[in-house]
Amino acid sequence: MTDAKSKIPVIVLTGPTGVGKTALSIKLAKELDGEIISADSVQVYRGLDIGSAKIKESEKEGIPHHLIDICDADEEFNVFKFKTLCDEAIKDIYERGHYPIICGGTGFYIQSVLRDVDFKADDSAGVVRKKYEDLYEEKGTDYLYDLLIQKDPEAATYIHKNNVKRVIRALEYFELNNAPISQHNEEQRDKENVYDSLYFVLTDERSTLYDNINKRVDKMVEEGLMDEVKRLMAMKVPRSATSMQALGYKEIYDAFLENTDMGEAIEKIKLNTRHFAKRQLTWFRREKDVIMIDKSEFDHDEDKMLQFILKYVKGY
RNA sequence: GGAUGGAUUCCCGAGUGGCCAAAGGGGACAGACUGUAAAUCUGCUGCAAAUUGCUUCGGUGGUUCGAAUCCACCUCCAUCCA
Repeated sequence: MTDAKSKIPVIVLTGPTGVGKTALSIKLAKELDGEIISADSVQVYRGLDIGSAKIKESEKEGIPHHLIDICDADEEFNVFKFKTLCDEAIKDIYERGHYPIICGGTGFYIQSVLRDVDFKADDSAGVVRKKYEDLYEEKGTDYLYDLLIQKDPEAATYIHKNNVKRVIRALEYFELNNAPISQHNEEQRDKENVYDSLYFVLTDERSTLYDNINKRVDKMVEEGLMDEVKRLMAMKVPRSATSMQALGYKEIYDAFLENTDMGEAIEKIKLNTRHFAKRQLTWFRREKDVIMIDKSEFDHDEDKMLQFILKYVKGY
């Protein structure tokens, strides 16, 4: 048992898209003299503002925000980069005497920090991955999966053969590190939390959540989502860029590209976003030691939720 | 008023006498996830129980050993003619 006092305290405030994490995070930061680190895989990109529901300068109310607008739309960002930058940010905030608050909906990113996942060798050039991607194009699913069975049979038992991206990653890992990813994952799994963290998940009734999502998408359209995508396209951000896989962007991008009905594209954004929220919920339900905050049980009163959170924080 | 086409499980949509609780898709729901994660992938979807039983394909009534599939009438919808 490690002494909790020796670890840096961190608060995580997350939940599915559109629950209202941002508003609550500001209140919390004010209360604790904290600073916010965004754990959002899309808000890291400059120029993706409306579609990512990025917090506006006026909404920050003076609270410093980190890891927002840190790369260009045609750059690649990933967990490994996030984990590195987030650790730095936490340390920096803490040393300056403030409370680090991680707020955002990318569960995978949060996990990488809390469990201190070691992502091993760097492959910035991406040549190995490219090689397997080409191989997939050429030979197909079965061929790639057979390759995995040969190199890392253990991984093949839990990676579905249709999940090409994960099959490729496992193959890539094997080639880069000369060891099976299954073994690496096992080693990482039970690592101890390096931070003294409190993990809060904001939720609401499913129907309310879905309702909010639909409304929010309509609002994004009103605020100029189409123009934002047009601007990105004019800047020659390729459709294949990681940033363009984001909800709201890919659908509009395609509609422009293929000249299809914009109304349909908007409906598709709503649907895909609802699906996404559902997946987030699945993820958070599975995470260990999370404290659920169901808004419907707090009369949707933010101050009540804030008090609830502060009760846990007092222990420090 | 007449002619024709149609009505299928939450939705769309196949099925034209037994192999049909009924293809396929969508949605809903559930799940996986350790360098693309707002990504990628999987499962499940009439009801109840041990390989079984029960209720279902607009309604009613028939034909048949047996019907979502055939016949009659009825209701509603679509298109066309008046």
